[in-house]
Order: sequence, then C-alpha cells, then structure tokens
Amino acid sequence: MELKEKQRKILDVAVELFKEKGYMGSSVRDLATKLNIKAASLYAHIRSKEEILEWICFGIAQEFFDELQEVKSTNIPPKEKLNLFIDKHLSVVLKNRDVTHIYSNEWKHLEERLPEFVELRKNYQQEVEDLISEIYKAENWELKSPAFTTRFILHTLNNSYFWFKRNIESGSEVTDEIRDKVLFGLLGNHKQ
Amino acid sequence: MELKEKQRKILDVAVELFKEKGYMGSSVRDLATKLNIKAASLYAHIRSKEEILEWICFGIAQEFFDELQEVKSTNIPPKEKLNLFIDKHLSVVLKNRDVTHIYSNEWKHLEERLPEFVELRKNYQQEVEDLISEIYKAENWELKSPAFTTRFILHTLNNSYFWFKRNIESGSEVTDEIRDKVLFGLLGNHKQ
DNA sequence: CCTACCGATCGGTAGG
DNA sequence: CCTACCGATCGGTAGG
Repeated sequence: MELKEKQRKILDVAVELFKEKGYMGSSVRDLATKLNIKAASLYAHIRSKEEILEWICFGIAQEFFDELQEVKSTNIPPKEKLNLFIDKHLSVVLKNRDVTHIYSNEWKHLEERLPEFVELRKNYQQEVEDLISEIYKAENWELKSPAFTTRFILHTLNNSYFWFKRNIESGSEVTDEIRDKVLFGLLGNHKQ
Repeated sequence: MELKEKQRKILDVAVELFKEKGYMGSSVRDLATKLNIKAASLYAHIRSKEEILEWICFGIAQEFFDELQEVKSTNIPPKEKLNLFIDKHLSVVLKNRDVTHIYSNEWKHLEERLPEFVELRKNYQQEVEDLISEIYKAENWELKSPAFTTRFILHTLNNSYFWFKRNIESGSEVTDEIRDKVLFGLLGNHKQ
C-alpha cells in the first residue's frame, strides 16, 4: 500500500471529513470540494470511495501490528512488557486520533475487503490476548476471562482520546493518566 | 414524547437497523421493508427519518437523567453512592445496548434538535461530575481532573457491552466484572 | 396502508 | 485536471 503524494493528501483530507460527518455521511463531492477539485477528478487518484476507507483501516491496523511485534520481541520482565504495550499502543492512538476513530467506528462500511479486515482484527486481538495471558501467567495473577480483558484493554486505549477536550496536550502526562486509569481504575491509586 | 404502539414498533425495528448499518447507512426503504410496508406508509407515523433518531437519543438521555436523580436523592455513604451510580447506569446501558450505541455514536446526525441534545448531554455530564466530585471530597481522595474522570467513567460504562461476545449473560456477574475493572483497573485486584 | 411520483443527490464513467 | 452525463437511490409528498 504505497500512496503517492496526491493520494496522501486525499487521505488526510478524507480522514478529517469522515471523522466529522462519518463515512456514510460524507460524499465524494464533499471530499472533492475540500480539495478544491471536482468530484470526477478524484477518480484519477482513487478506484472508489471505499478504497480511501481501506487505506485508513488497513493502514492503522498495520501500525498496531508492527508495534505489537516490537513489544513481543523485546526482552524485559512481564510487568514492564504490559506497560510497554500500553505506552506504545497509546502512542500510536494519540498520534492518529481521527484515523483510530474511523478504524474503530467505520470499518463495518468496508465491503469488498470486509472479511479480510475482520480476519485481520481477529488475529490481532488473539495476539494481544496471547501477550496478556503470558504476562498474567508469569506474574501469577488470576486472569478470569482473557478475551474479555483483552477487549477491555484495547477498547479503553483506542478510545482514550475521547476523554480529552479539544485542545489536547500530547505529552506523556496524558499517557501516564490513561495508563493509571487502565491499570488501577478509579480507586487503584488509593489502594481502595 | 409519548409513542403510539405502531411508533414503538417502528422505533424498535429502527434501532436494530441503525445499529447494524448506522443511521446514514440505513434508508427509510430499508426500514419500511423490515416492517413489511412501503416507505411512503412510514410517514403516516413519523414526521421524518430524523424524528426516529430523536426518539432514540432523547429517550435514553431521559433514562440516564432519571437514574442519576434517583442516585442523588438516596441517602447513603459516598462510596456506596459511587457504586450505586455505576450499578444503575450499567443496568440502563445493558438493558438498552443498541440504543446506547446509537446514542453514543449517531447523535451527530441529529440536525434540528442537535443543539438541544448537545446542551442536554453537557448538563448531564456536569451533574455526574458534581456527584463524583462530592464523593471524592467526602472520601478525601485526590481528584486531579474531575472532567477527565467523569468522561472516563461515562465512556467506559456506556461502551461496556463492547467487551462481550454476541451471547451475553445479563446477570450481575457481568456488572460485577465491569465495576471491578472501572474501579480497580487491571491490576487493582492484586493491589499492585 | 397503497401507487405514483418529486427534485436532489449519490458514486462513478466517458472522453478529452 | 475538466465538462457532461449515467442509472440508482435518497427522503419525502400528493392523493386516495
């Protein structure tokens, strides 16, 4: 998936548009207007509207995969591994807020490559679940429902940008606060 | 907002449809087909497609408000109040999964009553924030960012149905697991 | 509840 | 990159 310069520009503008109006609420005419061209001219650069959604969903999915491989191949104690995964995942999410939002909420409008996407995401969740299980096992923690816990972690991280207002500090302060909430919840800090 | 029997039926079928295809991805013809009538016949019961979305968004918003008032007017210790709020809110969410999903993700497609909805939700969040602040203060807990914490709680509760598979047990086991995660996070149980 | 129909807009193609 | 245009579908109305 190598994008040419113009395609990247289209992608960037589309991300903004899809975030604001949703994929189904955005027309190719809306997109073209934002790019100061006519709708028909878009088709010199894209096969279809859906292709842009594919760029978004599969692109960020790849980033999540790469980041996971890095974490898995690092040789550190299990508990630090959980921290590293959260930090790295959060970093990708916070650098790609709008893309992550579309990945999370608009994937169902993929058609041609929908089965492929669902399979990809299933594999990713399984790999994260393996990592989590491994960590819990090494730490001798009880893991009631690995799948449940995995979904909780991923969903919480993927939607963390939601808790901020418009003007967001991208600093590590934010990451710390989120990691704290995920790991220790509301009362964890106070040791109940 | 008193709905007639037929309107309730339309609402129920629309909730299913909007959940599956999204509001913008659902046509009034899709909806009519599911109801075994013609699209034009719908308009004997509804003013517009948007009105159905209004029923969904404002209806569940009202339930959230009612539940919050109940919690506020109950005379119990602060910590139990937090628990009660989580339980009650979760109970409304789990009884109205699809409606909550639409409320959370499709509200932006309201047009006529969009400003009213945004205002309503802002007020609700403020009231929850007041409750949280009061509880933290009474318990002498540190509350770094009340708004942040409030959004974390609401978002986590509103999306809790996400962590389950298709076949969901509606028992209190689920509620317990979620409250545990929200209050204590991943590691809270282990007291780190 | 239906048939018949409206103007507007949709994603996309042809041809330059 | 444009103009010109396509068939399909959109939300909705008229009139019964």
